[in-house]
This record gives sequence, C-alpha cells and structure tokens, in this order.
Amino acid sequence: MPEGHTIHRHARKQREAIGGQTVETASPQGRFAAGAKRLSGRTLETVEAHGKHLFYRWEGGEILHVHLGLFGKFKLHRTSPAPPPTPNTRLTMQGDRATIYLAGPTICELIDPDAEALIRTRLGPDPLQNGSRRKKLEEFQRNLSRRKIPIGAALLDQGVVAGIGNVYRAEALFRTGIDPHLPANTLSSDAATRLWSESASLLKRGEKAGRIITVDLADVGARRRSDLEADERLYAYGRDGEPCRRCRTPISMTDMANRRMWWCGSCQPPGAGS
DNA sequence: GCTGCATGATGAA
DNA sequence: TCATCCTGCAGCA
Repeated sequence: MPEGHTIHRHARKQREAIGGQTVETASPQGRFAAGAKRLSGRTLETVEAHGKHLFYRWEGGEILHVHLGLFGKFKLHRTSPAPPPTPNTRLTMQGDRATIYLAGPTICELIDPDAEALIRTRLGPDPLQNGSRRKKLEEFQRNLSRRKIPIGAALLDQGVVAGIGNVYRAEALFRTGIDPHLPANTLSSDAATRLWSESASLLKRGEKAGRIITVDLADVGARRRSDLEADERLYAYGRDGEPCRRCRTPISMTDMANRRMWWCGSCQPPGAGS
C-alpha cells in the first residue's frame, strides 16, 4: 500500500531495526543477486525516503535505490531466525535481531551519488521530509503554476509534490473542496496553500497510523479512530455512487491521469479553488 | 483454478 | 493513449 506515508514509515522502521548494523544480504529470487552479493557484510549507515523512493547508504559508499511501485512489499521480522523467504523475494537484509524481505519492487538497484542526485532533482517537495515548510510550499506553488493539466492530474506528478498517490489525491482535494478538473495553474494562492497543508497533515497522520485515515470522526459518527470500520476511513476514494459523508450527494468517478478518481460534485463544485 | 484489479511509473507510438 | 513490468488476493466458477 505504498504512498509516501508508507515509504517514510518503512524508512523509519528499517533504520530502527537494522540501521548501523552489519547486514547480510541475499536475493532468493535471483534478480538482484549481483547487488546483494556486493552489499553483503557491509554496514547499513542510513535509510532515507524522498516521496516514494528509498535510498539506503552503505559502508563504502554504495547506494541502494528501491521503489515499490504498485505491488512491492516489505516484511520486517523481529524473530530470530526469521521465517524462510518466499521464492520471489528480491532482497533479504539480515541484521543483528531483525530481517527484512523485499518482494515485487519496480526498482531495486545500486546507484552512485550522481544518479541519486538526478532522481532527486526530478522529485518535487516532500511534505514528510524535514526542511523549511515555507520553501517547500513555495516550490509546490511554482510547480503548479507551470502546469495546465487538471489539479487532480498534477497531484499524481511526483515532480509537483513527492509522495502523493491515488488515495491522497482524492482525499486531499475533497477535504479542501477543490474541483479536481481545475487547471493546476489557475489555483488561487489560498487554495494551493490549503492543499499543501492538508496533504502534509494527512500524510503525517498516515505515517504514524500505518494506514490512510482522512475522515473527521464527526462525519462518520465515531468517537475514536480505533472505532472506525475499514470502509469508514475515507471521504471519496473508491466510493463512487455512495453518498458523500458530508452532503449525501452520490460520489462521482472519472479517469484522470490514467487512474480512477473520485470526488463530490457538490462539496467540490466546478471551478472551486480558483 | 482463473480473471481482473490494485495506494506506480515508464517508454513506445 | 496504450502496453508493459512488478505480485497478491478477492471474487467467481
């Protein structure tokens, strides 16, 4: 379930579990055999996330670049020994007391600092990264001002903002009441600011909780987040035809940027956000 | 058992 | 705009 919140959570958990340790690596599936052989026995210095990308720095200067894509998954085992990996496990990383398995990534490769820099220059600001909030917001607004595509498409462009995926784009637009069809460069400064703040707080909440929850409890009649049913956590995503949690208008669906997108035509009326 | 779909991204046409 | 790559699992026979 990899949007930015998941990736940052993986980075944090993996740093805690095997960071600073000597790590044995292997590739049961075989497709990363050469890389695993090269890394094995080295110290893993840090794990950093930028949007949906992970960068692992190893003793000796090697950089492991991982992108989960749509299907990729990590498993972190704190038992010793860990259960055996499945045959399609691309990479195993075994530290002192924890073992991490990676399967199904779009990218799992060794790169040099120049390649990492190039990847990072193509990524927009990441609401979950440290750094000046004002600078990141300004960069976000500059990126929006350069695009005529609908804001619903721009939010999936990792060069505009890094870490937002198909769930958060629908939810952030719903919560800010912005029409997803509005051209990105016509968003008002106020709407862009609210969109950035909303994206940041939703991603932070997701990173902490380990799952995406965007509803205000009052809108679903719950007292605690732990009381929420699985189908009560979101406002728009995946809810086509179901009543809006705020105004009861049926949620609409369309294709935007090759992915399905959901919104409320009443809470996000045409032109809202301009 | 098979089909289709998924919280992603790219490269060809 | 479409095909393609990566994997797992819900839904259906």
